[in-house]
Amino acid sequence: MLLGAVIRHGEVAVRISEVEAYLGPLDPASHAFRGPGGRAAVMFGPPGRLYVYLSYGIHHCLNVVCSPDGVASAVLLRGGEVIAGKEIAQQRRGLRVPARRLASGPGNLGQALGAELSDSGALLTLGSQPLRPAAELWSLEPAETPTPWAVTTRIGISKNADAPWRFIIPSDPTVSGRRH
DNA sequence: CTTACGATTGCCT
DNA sequence: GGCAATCGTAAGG
Repeated sequence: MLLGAVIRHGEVAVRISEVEAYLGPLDPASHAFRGPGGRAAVMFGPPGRLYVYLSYGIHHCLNVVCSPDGVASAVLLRGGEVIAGKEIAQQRRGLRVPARRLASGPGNLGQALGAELSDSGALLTLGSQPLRPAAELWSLEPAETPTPWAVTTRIGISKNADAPWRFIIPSDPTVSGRRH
């Protein structure tokens, strides 16, 4: 369960409020649909790694690879709340952006965390980080307590659009888009 | 080699 | 609600 978990890159940390699952050759909406030869090769690899892709030539979107080695799947991080490194995130996103929008939406979340294409394939350290985290270090800390959640269909895709594979924390103001 | 297309966002009307 | 921005991929010739 990624909802409520905290992803950290250097000094910036985000508590995840919205995710979407993408599978492999069975899911036409997935980048892994066409096999392990393309940009989504990391989705076929071992779990606990980042898959980063460039969306519309502008936005760096973050996924967590979740399936065993050899099986393709990843979870797109679509939104969350910046809980550490707010000044850095604010600087990256622009000073006019309200706090709750700093990491709301997949492109915004990637920008707040300073994700780049070269981060694709990076290993996510499990658990909390040392006091002074290395700028290039990624980590993922599971939620401490269970979180109320809801399911919806995915957003922004045309293929396999009916699959109910989007998961949100309904009460969280950092969820992007519709809440049903 | 050339062309078309997004797992999006923010600004414009 | 409409649409431009912008570039790595993937598909086509």
